[in-house]
Amino acid sequence: MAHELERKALAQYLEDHSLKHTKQREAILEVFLEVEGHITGDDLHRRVQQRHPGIGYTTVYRTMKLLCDAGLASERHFDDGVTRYEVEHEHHDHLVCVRCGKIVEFECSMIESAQDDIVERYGFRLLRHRHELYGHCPGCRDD
Amino acid sequence: MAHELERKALAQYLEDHSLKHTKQREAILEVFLEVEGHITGDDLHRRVQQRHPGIGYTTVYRTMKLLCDAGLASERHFDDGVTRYEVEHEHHDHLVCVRCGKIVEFECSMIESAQDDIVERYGFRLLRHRHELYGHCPGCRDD
DNA sequence: TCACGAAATGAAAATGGATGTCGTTTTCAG
DNA sequence: CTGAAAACGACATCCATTTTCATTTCGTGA
Repeated sequence: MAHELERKALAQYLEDHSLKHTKQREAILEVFLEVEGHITGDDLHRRVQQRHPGIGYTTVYRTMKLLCDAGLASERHFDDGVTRYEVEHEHHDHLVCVRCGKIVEFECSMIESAQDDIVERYGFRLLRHRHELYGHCPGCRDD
Repeated sequence: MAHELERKALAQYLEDHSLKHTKQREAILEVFLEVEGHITGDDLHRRVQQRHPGIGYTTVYRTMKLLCDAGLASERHFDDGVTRYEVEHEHHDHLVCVRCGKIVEFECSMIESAQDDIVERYGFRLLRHRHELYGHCPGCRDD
């Protein structure tokens, strides 16, 4: 059984918050971790169903919210308005191909520090940000 | 009657695309231009109603889509998932206060050029981007 | 100016992702 | 083992936006 670390993290989180360890949560975590990249609640539900018929989408949504709270997943909202989930890891931003839908992650410390300057200039206190570049990926550009 | 330039632009666009010049479109444009900042379809519809009862929200949504196509407005999607419209002008990004909802626009050429580097590094062709900083504004921060 | 076809309108219904409700089932501490 | 709390799943509901469609309006060209 893979993903021992994450399973432990979930178990820990559940215990710390007096929440219950159910097969559904276990199953959803497992399926979610096998997904590479970003997945919508609906797609995730479909995948979960394949292996564990009977798990409803309500539970999938609830569980994903839980995994986000537990720091194992995070929610992303791209331009189509549909919520997508990704495995939580180092901070990064996204490059999205508007043709094929491919999503590439990037990270840029120069931008991060420039952001800090901006925030300071306006007197804001930064909580989080969102930076997405939309275009055509190498395979889709036609020039 | 204000906003002559924009009215002309709309008229031009309609003519170029064999679309019709209606009172509703005129009215919605007028009300939209008077709004400072970012407005949701719903709010805009409410405002339009005050001055021009009878204009349905369907028409407001359709017209805003049209104004976007005509380059007079642009759509923005912040984290709450609701579409907001703003008057189209120089490129800029946003600083959003998650407490009071205030939205401040900013512009940063350093970030823009850093973006270009990233895009090039991954072989993408950049079409547009979205860069939002979420936090607390000077009036809302509690430290 | 008129008339006609194309386009636009608006009311209502549909959509679709996400969340709330509620009766039933499961978990787990004592 | 038992009971209360939590979670489940089916379904209903929400709500912004879109679609549908019958009716009205626009504007070209006769």
